[in-house]
Amino acid sequence: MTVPSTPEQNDADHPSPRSINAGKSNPTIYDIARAAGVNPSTVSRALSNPGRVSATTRKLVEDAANQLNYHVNSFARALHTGSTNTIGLIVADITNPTFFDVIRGAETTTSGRDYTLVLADSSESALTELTAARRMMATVDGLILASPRMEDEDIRAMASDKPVVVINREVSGVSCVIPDANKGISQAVRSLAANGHKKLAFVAGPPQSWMSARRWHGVEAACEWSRLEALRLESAKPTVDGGRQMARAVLASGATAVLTYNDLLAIGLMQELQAAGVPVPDHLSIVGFDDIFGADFTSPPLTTVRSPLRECGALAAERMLDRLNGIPEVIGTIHAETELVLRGSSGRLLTI
Amino acid sequence: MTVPSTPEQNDADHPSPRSINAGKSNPTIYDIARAAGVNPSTVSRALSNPGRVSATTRKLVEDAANQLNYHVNSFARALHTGSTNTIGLIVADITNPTFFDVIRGAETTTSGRDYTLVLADSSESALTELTAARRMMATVDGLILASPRMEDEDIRAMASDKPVVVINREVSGVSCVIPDANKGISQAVRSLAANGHKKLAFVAGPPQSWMSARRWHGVEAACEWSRLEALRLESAKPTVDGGRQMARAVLASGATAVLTYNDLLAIGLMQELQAAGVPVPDHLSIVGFDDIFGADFTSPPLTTVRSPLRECGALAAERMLDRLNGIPEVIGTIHAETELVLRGSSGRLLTI
DNA sequence: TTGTAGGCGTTATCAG
DNA sequence: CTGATAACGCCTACAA
Repeated sequence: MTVPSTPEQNDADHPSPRSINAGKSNPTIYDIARAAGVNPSTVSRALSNPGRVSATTRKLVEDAANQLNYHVNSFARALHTGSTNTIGLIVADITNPTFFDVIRGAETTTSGRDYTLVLADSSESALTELTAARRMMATVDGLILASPRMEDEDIRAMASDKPVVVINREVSGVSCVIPDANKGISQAVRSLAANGHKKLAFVAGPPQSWMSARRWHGVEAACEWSRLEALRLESAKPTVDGGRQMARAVLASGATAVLTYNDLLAIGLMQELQAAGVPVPDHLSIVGFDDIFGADFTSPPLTTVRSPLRECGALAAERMLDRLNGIPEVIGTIHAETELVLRGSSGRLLTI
Repeated sequence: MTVPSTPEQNDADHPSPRSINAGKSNPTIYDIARAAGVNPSTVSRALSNPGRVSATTRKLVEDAANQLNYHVNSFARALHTGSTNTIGLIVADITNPTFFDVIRGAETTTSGRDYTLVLADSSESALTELTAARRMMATVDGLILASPRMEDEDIRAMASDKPVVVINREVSGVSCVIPDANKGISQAVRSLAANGHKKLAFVAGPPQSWMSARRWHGVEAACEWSRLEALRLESAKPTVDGGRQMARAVLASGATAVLTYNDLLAIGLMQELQAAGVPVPDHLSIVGFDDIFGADFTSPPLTTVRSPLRECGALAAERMLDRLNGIPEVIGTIHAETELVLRGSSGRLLTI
């Protein structure tokens, strides 16, 4: 009862009137002030603004703080300063492996700079997204939107309130980070052309997808350049299952090479084709997009255009943090480069 | 300089004195009070405690709030109430696909109950984890630890402060949610025995892993029951690469069936074996563990013991939220069942 | 049912 | 360099 042996013990010694900090509540700067024999405001300064206080009293305060196991109450701080060292990340679909890497990238750089990451998922719904975004805006210093589904207007509205960075979509007037599909697509198409292919099918993603449209344009351009015939096939869903369902259409199209909107489609397509006895890549070359986790688990492993998702997450977070730390905002789009990852699912066409 | 054309411009127009809410700061209950012609405290009640206020004034207040686009300042609220509607999730390695599902599960149930999820990663380091945990404890209502690396003591210490739920590990005195390997393992071993296998190799995970030890015990027990010989092989790393490196040892062991600590090992092992010309499952059956994303991308698709990671995340979050909402804590372990997912990588042994 | 007043823990301003 | 003191926005006895 007398000698405190562990720091966990509450030092309910002198049951002085008023703010008996004995309870379970955390120590405050007042407690430290009393312990160190200085004024609370001095404690605040010593702790958050060292340099504006004498070395001796600072030491005094710091010791007292450690001894009492003090931690700032960030709410109280936030109440006054308005900033929380927290940034929000909303992804369109937490179920989609594409976003895992984005999350990783963002988490790594935020935590590396001592910020906290708050995560939410919009389930591909503009409304859910808007709700989540609004809720977050209240508690967060800035917001990163990965493949947002809401209107440009809404995004700009949020951006006028707090820093916003958008990944995977271009919204004018807002900082954006997007993978630039062109380089990777050119490489893919050139590789295919070099292997004797003449006709390429692009399996598109969701009609509303900004990215899908963009990738198709890239394919068209690259094919024209390489003198390949390009045709576009519409998929029902950008999933493995959706890919399976495309097998017939792909076969019917007469194309000898396929580039898909994403890896999931490519994997499903390959599975179905192989089940039907079509050798890959001997009779049909398949190239995916993104290089998601598991893209190399297939046999043959999937050739794909790597989208630097992780880097995008990291870049977005960096832009965000830079801006929060006073570096003036750079409005506009950063392009992260894509590149072809040549694996086994594409190659020379064998004459049948 | 005169006409703002983009929303990014700061509207520092009339530097009017005092709380003219025209600035950029958010409306407060005072603003609403003024607009509705009532007292701020009434606004507070109307908004957070409807029922203790007349229906008419409540309507009045709500309308004013909507019109001003009011949102509570959760810091101010937290400062007073101590709770933030936020829960923290720390995963051992955000790079490991195993945790994706945990994150999903947790995110889904938290956001479904209007809580916010804060995410951090410990990079498999006890120290990093402790730091992250401490930082979070300050701002969060409760903490979920997925495969924590810190000492039991530390975990219990945090648990004595705020609600803590642990996933994938058992810590006495703390709520835990872990997949119960036994059922799935029994199913796997029985299936293997039924297919004529006599000798099973278990490829273990990291030596310190609580889970790896547990799984090995399950394997031993099940093999004894099914009269299979069980032997244990140590892997260097629980990754695809680590799996590749195990191919020789597996072959040398004389086992005809392999159960691995996780899917990554199984996939690597299978790749290497196939590259060496060993037919799977005809000469060797391979069974993984977890059923991570991509486990069915391989050919043959991987037979595996499914670990309900997503469910674990969800369960942990539910326990957490229940407890935060007054339902008394249930200390102890919840076991989520595992089950065998029979796919193509295991089967009858073909006589050579 | 509604208004008044004080406090939650920090930071920031202003004197000393 | 340090001490008082007023916000920050909300909640909650207590009083009307």
